[in-house]
Order: sequence, then C-alpha cells, then structure tokens
Amino acid sequence: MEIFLKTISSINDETRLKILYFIHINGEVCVCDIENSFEMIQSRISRHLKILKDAGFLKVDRRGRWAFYSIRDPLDEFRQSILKEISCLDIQVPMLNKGCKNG
Amino acid sequence: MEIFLKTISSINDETRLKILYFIHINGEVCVCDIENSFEMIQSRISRHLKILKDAGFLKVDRRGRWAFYSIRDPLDEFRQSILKEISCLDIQVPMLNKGCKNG
DNA sequence: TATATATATCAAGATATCTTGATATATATA
DNA sequence: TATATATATCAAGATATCTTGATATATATA
Repeated sequence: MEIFLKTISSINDETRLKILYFIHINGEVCVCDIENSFEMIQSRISRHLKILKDAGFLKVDRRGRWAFYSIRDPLDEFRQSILKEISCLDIQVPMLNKGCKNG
Repeated sequence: MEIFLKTISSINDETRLKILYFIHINGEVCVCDIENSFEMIQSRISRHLKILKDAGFLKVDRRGRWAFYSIRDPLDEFRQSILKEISCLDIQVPMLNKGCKNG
C-alpha cells in the first residue's frame, strides 16, 4: 500500500511527468541537462528526480561530479504500463540542451 | 494530460483506494452502505465517490433516494491495470454492513 | 591548496487537498 | 402536507505538497 501510493504520488505532478517522459525519450541525462532543457532551478529538478527514483522509475549513476539519471531497467509490469500510458499523452517537453561539459 | 492526472490523483489517497477496492469486491453499493461499513461521515464518502466517478473508475445509478455506485463497465485497459494492481495490495477493508433499507 | 562546478538538502512561504460540520435538495413515508 | 431519509455541496481549519533561495558536500581544475 505505501509503495503503491509512493509510486502513484510520484506521477501525480505535471513537472515530474515531463521529466520522466523527457528521460524516457532521451535516455541517460544528468541533472544539469534537465536544468538547462527545462529552464528550472536545480533544487526543483533534484527534488523531483529523487521522488521519481524513490518511486522506482529512475536509477542514478554517479560519475565524477555528475549524477546521471535514466529509466530503471528492468521495470516491473505496472510501472511499464504507466510509462506506456504517459508516452501516449502527447506531452510537450523541450529539446535536450546539454548544459555541462560531461562525457 | 489533465485526464491522466485526474485519474492518477483520484487513486493517490488511501481512503479512496479502500473505497474503490471495497466496491470492486462487493459490487454495487449505495453511499450509506459505505458510510456504515467504514464508519466515516457521509460528506467524506460522497466527496471521494465523486472524485472516483469523475476519474472514470465508478458509475452511479440513482434509484429512489439512493445512489448506487459500482465499477464502471467497460473499463479501459489502463484503469483495469490499476484496479488489478490495487487488488494485489492486500488492502484491509471492512465487511459490507448495509446501513439502509434499500433494494 | 584554492576555486569552480554539479548536486542534494533544508527552511519558509504559497498552493492544493483532506476532514469535519452545516446546510440544501430530492424522494419516500406517516 | 409534514417529516424522515439519502445524498451532494459548501466553508473553514488542518495537513500535505510544491517552489524558491540559501547552504552544504563532493569532485574536478587552476
């Protein structure tokens, strides 16, 4: 129940839906890529990424001073069905705008 | 997007999950059945039923002075997958306690 | 070693959601 | 017709969530 509600509340926010979809179509990105693409302040992005990660949608890979976020793989069937549904929503996300000189 | 968020926010609440699951296993029930089974005040139940109905999970059938709520049928694939996931959660709901002389 | 960069976290104010109690409306019954 | 019952809706206070700006931490570079 708590895990289910954590999963649901994580996608109950327009900003997080956009971030999740953005990562879904762009693959692995770092925080400042999202920061620059969406033109949102970093603390806001970081907070939403943490929520999506804790809800089981994202994983992080820290390399150097960067944190690279991507869709967790494998994703269980329920989260997959959610992601599929989100993909059908015609969400407007910005182009990827790499904001830092990473690898 | 708005419809998706309305669907998601409707299940982002423990009380509504319980009510939805309760209707799922008991079939058609009226508001006072839920009121008596859950021992919650009527305005609270009414509000949550409206949210679940507006989100596409429930339908109402008004007969006499009663409003009978049940799972909307047919239910689209996404809401079905949500309902299926909720069914696996081992949610504790009270026994059906009919609180009014209907039917 | 000093500085710059990337990220995470916290506090405070703003906004949204939930619960309760009061009230309005519609229908059934005396 | 008057009263009781079932339900919906509203206002107000309580609680949760979101955004911003400040700050802490870790790593890379000069």
